[in-house]
Amino acid sequence: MASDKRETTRLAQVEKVKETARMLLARHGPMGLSLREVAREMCQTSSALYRYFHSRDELLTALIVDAYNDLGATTEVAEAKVARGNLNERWRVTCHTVRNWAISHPHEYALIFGSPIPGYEAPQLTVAAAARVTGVMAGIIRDQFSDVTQEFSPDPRVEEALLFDNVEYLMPNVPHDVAVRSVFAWTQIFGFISFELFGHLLGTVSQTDVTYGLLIEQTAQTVGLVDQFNPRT
Amino acid sequence: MASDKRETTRLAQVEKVKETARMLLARHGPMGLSLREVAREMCQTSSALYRYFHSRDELLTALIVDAYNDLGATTEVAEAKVARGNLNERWRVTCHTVRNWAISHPHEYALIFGSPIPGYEAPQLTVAAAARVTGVMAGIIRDQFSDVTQEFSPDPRVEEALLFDNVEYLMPNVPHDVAVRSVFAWTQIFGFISFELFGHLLGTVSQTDVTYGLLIEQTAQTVGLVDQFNPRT
DNA sequence: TCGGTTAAGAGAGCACTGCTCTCGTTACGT
DNA sequence: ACGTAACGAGAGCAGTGCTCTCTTAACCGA
Repeated sequence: MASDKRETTRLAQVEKVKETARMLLARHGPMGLSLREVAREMCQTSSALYRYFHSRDELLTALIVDAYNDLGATTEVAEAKVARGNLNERWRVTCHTVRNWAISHPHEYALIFGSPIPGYEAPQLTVAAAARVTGVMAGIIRDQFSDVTQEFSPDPRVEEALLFDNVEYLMPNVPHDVAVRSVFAWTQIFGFISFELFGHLLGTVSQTDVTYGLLIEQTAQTVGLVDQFNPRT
Repeated sequence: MASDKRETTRLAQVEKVKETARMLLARHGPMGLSLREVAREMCQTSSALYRYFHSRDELLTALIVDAYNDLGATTEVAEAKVARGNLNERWRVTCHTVRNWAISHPHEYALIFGSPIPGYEAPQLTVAAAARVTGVMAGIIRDQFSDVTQEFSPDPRVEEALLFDNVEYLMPNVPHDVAVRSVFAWTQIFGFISFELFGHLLGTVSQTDVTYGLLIEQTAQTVGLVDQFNPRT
């Protein structure tokens, strides 16, 4: 069962479809992505593509998952190159990698972090892929508090704000107020990148590179990474 | 020239088209907005609509401008009701109004702050309308420093980050580091709202109301509004 | 090596879209 | 009261997503 050769050629074809789709995505944007044009580009009939994707939305969803994974993998390898102890540099590299990826893949970024385009479904599939970037960021913050076994005095409003299960899994030992501020830093970084890519910064910030550098510093403080080299070890 | 009756009936018709389009926008999203369906809903032919909008994108652009203005006007009136001296409350009300508008107009919010959907043009038309919310926020920060005539010692990187002309116009007397941090707060607020509306917060933050309240407090600090009542007056 | 199964692709076709064009008709302004 | 000009209908073109049928080719087990 699960014959070998047929499966591999099929996967290759699926990949080929996605690749041409990605190319046309960069050319016309998510709105203009046409299954017929993809087929035309591959010198095939549109109906042939339906052997691999049940609908246009399913193809788009696949592209979304791929984009999440690409961003996640890129960030993971970039962050892994930094010495574990240098938390500040790990944070800096992570944030810069995310933005650089966004700038070099604007349409795929828009596909992920823009308005949810298909009928607002398929969250389950994308969740695992989407969690990878978040995981890298959370890892840095987690390491900052790995050796701390303090019990922090809880602020009731902070406790109310979080979904506990996930926080305990993603950020054990991290004080909950830091965890909440991490969410803030998270939305801040992607908010800035989105504003930049979507043109909302146009009349306001010109040197976005410099500004983003300052933003990273602030988020590092927000998140608890105070000094250049981890002062807690 | 510019005959009266014809102009008014025309404007009324334009408004009617936009209204039905807004209705269908809420039903099917920006992607699914069909000119023919709008016409069908109005018991007219699709070709008739081309008397009022040269293309589907032009209709979408009009909806974008309207959305900007609606959000701007809503925020303006809400903020205007707060006593001028209570800067913290003005900030709080403004931020809450923006989020409430976003939640009650999700599709229009996505139209504005999601990925730029039409061929990524028409920025000029939308700029004025888009500046209204920004203006309210900037006004609060401006008032915080209105009576201060200090000259602040400039950080060279901060100076490099800003587009000076606009800052001097939007935030005179405001220290430039505060201005930069205001941009951060700005992107943070809309980043959070976007993440919430677009579903990126789903596995992480459950009580978004509470979390957003904490976020507002932090942005107020970020922006220089330290105490409950303006301590500088 | 051969036959059977099954996946791949072509092609026609349906309902829909944005948009253009032509052609009556109506209603407004002079 | 009349001529002009805006309006709307209808047909039509090229394109879309998607379904269906039918043919071809390739693989797999014997």
